[in-house]
Amino acid sequence: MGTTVPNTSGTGSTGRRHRVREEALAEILRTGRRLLVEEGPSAVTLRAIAREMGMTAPGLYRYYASHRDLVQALTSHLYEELAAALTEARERRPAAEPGQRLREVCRELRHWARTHPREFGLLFAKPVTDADTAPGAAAHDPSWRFGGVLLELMVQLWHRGGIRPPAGLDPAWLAQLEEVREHLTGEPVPLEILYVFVSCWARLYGAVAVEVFGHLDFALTDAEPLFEHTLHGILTELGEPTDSP
Amino acid sequence: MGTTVPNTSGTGSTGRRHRVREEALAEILRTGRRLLVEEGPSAVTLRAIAREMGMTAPGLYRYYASHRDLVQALTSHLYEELAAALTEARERRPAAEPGQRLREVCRELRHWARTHPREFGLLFAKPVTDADTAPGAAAHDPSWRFGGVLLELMVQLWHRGGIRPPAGLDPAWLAQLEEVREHLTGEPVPLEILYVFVSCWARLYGAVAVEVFGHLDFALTDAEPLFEHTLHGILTELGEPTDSP
DNA sequence: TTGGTAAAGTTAACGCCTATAACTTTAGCC
DNA sequence: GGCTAAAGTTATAGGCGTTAACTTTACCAA
Repeated sequence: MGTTVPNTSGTGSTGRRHRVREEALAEILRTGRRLLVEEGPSAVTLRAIAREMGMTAPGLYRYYASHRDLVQALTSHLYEELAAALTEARERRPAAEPGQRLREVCRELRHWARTHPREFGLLFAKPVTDADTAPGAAAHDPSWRFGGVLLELMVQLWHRGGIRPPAGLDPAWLAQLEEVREHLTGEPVPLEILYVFVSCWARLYGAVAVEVFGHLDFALTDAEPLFEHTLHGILTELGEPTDSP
Repeated sequence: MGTTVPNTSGTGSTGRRHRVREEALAEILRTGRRLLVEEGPSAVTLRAIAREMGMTAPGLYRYYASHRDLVQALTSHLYEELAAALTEARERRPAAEPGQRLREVCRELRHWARTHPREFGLLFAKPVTDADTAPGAAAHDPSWRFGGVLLELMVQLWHRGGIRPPAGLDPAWLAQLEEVREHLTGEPVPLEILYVFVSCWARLYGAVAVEVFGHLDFALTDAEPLFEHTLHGILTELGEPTDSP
């Protein structure tokens, strides 16, 4: 390989070099996001980003190998931000019981989606993911930092014994879940919990996506009642007592 | 205006002219769809369609005013196709009770989505719909030909008295629903039915979208158990007795 | 039958985009 | 202070939507 390896550690001037590069990377993502938010996903182009940064498009290839890679980096960043928001919501009332905390986390998901519709669209409206999400290649995936927040709380609910998963689960499904069990959390989650987790996630996703993607614009100007109704259903499915929908 | 108005009716040679034009319009959509299915949404370009048809891109402007219009026409066409598939599923067993027919329709929705993932993505993964879906501008919209199929069956279920909508509905939501009530079906649907309709649609959408968009690839290779579980939950919410999930 | 006319389709061009190649400048390191 | 690699440049190729100006085609009416 090359004779000189970049001095990534240390405080020398290479450290500065490294820092400048990191700052450039951050500015690219910052600019890309601003374009996404202000003008939509189709405005996130290499040329536009470079233009905003006062440079030319080919220069960006020093930082990302392709436009696709850049958008993917932006996507990962947004997943982490969402995960942080959910975590923050979970920690809002640390003493509360898991059901209450889960409720807060779900509400935060909706809130984040509503206040960041373009970002939510980028993350969750992916038309047929063309590749590379093979079963088992989970948790490392940044897209599961946020899913873990939900799962953890469900595990806690399970510890309290509240969850009564339905009997007679499909054996084929259980076999599939087993395969990814330990990828998601440290401790051995019972398969039934993963079952309700996936089910509840689909339900939560449906309620939020349907609202944010505008599928209900024909009927509703405020989808909060729908969401609370859904949330009530989810918590009921988790064996959690809730107030009226 | 012009002195000669195209002879749209009649069997004269203008009728032939008209027929040729219709055929061209159909071929454009056919070609666009083939590109969508085989190479994804980004491949549906004016130039590619024209190329496949043995002509040049500007010629297409004789048929559609813009690329956006063309894609929108394709979208409408797909909505109608989906509506036809759901209707066909509904009529599969005309004598069955509404609950069974609704189940068939839901399964057909999933089946269509799985066998036409690119089309489903085009219809339902729309990132923030940039405009023009104002509340009340419903039923004429082709996107509600298929929703009507679901709603009609729910109305029938209501006639049988099976649906027990939750009490204490949010008044704000009821007021919103009232506004679109008669747009959707001929008869006066009680608002509570619209309530459960929207709720069930969100749930159904979540289950199907989560599967087709690949959000479950990390965990599942076969999402059918999840779907049947969801379907069970939906029918239960509609007060319909079902077999085990 | 023949001319007028409007539709259908063409080429040429503009400005946007991703991406590559070849070049210049800059800045760290020995 | 010179070597070297990174950062950023211009130039270029090819694809895209879209418009303008042109040619061809086919209908219809005098």
